[in-house]
Amino acid sequence: MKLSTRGKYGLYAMIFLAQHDGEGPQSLKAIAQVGTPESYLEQLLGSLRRADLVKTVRGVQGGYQLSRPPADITARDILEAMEGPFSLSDCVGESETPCAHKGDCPARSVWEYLTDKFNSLLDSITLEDMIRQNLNQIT
Amino acid sequence: MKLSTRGKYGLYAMIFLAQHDGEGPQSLKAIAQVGTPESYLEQLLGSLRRADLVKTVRGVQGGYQLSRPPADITARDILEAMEGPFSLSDCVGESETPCAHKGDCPARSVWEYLTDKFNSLLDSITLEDMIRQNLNQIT
DNA sequence: CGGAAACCCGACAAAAACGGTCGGGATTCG
DNA sequence: CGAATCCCGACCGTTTTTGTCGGGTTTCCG
Repeated sequence: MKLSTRGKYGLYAMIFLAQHDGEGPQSLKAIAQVGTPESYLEQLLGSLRRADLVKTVRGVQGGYQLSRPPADITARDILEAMEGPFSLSDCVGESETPCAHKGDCPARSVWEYLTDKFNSLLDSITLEDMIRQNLNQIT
Repeated sequence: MKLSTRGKYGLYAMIFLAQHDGEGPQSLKAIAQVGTPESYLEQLLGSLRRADLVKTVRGVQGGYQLSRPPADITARDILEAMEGPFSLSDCVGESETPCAHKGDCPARSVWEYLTDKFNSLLDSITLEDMIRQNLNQIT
């Protein structure tokens, strides 16, 4: 029960961009220094762009940069962009395909409860928190 | 970002067993009524048994039952038994295979923080809570 | 203008994980 | 003994993951 490398690499990339926020566009090559296959990373940055988390400058001296301040980007923004919406069971959330048991499904409320709590948790962490390393201060 | 059917089916099965706790062993066939392929469920119950969450009685009239009271079994017990330990990145937890960046990895503390919080969340829900449907009361 | 530095995009592919099925074995009860 | 039941490992098709690759587009700069 873990997330895929997409989430991991995506977060690395975003942290890198946050650390270099305001320094102009960062090239794919530069971002890949944090240890991601370059041609794979390119795809992932595409997802981040489509999720409107980064914007790009094409051409020479081009690259990627955050589309908003780090304080306005949450862990959930990033992870959902990379891995799709977080929901524990297909019984619940987006494309809700309910199970055999109808209303009387005790598991359902468990999924709802957990999904909800976990999303709040992810919402409560911003990119700025991450680069400031002050996660402990969050309650 | 969701868990697999193992987690889902496993939870169904455990809830079923909790609902019939004290009524003697429940056969595979009975448990499968909640909508799980029987031969698949058999495997899953094997995992639950090895995690010491259920015990079995073999032979005629045999079946599965909880090995402890529902109040002593948490969502984490069940989900970890079914899906392995929850950890967001392989940088962190059990078989820690650290990434390229050494100590200076800002992502690392994010994984640690999230993993920790989520585990606590899972720990806070017991099987008894689930069948009593009183998740809302948990704070 | 021409070329180099970049991003963009879709096709492809190997490998792993998922979701099951199956067959045969072991146990226990009556 | 034989039927009900759990136990276990092998197998297998599909989907997802994790990339790679080739070619296209945009932009800067001399």
